[in-house]
Amino acid sequence: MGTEDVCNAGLVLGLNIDGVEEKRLQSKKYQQQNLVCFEFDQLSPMEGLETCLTLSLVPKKINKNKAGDHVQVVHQSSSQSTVSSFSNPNHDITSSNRERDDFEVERLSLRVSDEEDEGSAKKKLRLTKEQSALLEDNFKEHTTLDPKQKKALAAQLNLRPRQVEVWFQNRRARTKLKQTEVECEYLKRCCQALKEENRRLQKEVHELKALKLASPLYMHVPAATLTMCPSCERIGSGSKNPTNGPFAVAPRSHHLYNSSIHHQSPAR
DNA sequence: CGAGTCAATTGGTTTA
DNA sequence: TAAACCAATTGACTCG
Repeated sequence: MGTEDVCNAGLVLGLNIDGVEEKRLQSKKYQQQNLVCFEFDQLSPMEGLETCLTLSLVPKKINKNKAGDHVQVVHQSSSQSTVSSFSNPNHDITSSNRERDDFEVERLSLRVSDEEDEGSAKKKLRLTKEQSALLEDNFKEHTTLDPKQKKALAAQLNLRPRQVEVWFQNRRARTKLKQTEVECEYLKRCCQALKEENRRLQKEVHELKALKLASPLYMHVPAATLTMCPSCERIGSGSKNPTNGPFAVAPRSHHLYNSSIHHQSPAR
């Protein structure tokens, strides 16, 4: 992949961010996503470009939820309270199959009084610090769980296997979201650097055209004898300089000159 | 009270 | 084909 390819890819992706994706990024959800701090140094430019090319921000679908089709039961234990919820088995066959074990267990201890039934708003479970910590520890070891691990962890946490499964799903989603934010931020920076580079090159082209018009002698000088001003190292040694990546910021002012006609002592 | 967080739900897709 | 997964979303809850 040459520098030009790199730049083209970066520019196209940059335009996507500025254009089509802009609307999505403006939505509430994506605005909040963009607040996450980005550690730029974690990615090398080339790694960043790899991610540039594989990053997808396009939503796959839009669906709607049906509301009010679940039952909530609050269990009080000695040290903590947990909220269990399950779908109406008549509502979603697939879901009920998935949760049948949970439901069977739940059903045995389910006692919903009339007051609870009609008056209870949906209570939200908050995992305790200990539960969260243990889940995090397990997540660090493996981001997915096999059924045995899930059951064991659920028993250890005094949660239902489904709750552990949901926690891992949400945790994976958060991880992915954060990764996307990082990549998005990196793309923005790439885009910014490319714009800057583009501006600089345009300016350089402008200067060269002006020089060509102003000095007819320029036309008779072999190209090979044209070189950079000694203070401007970029063109002369840019490709050899390992620090000059595709997004390196070039020296602010430099110009082409012919040593035979430039930098002559005013005394002569 | 609005914004953010997160457990939970839903429905579609993938996989064994 | 069931189970696991994922994306999108909901809604309870918290916080400034």
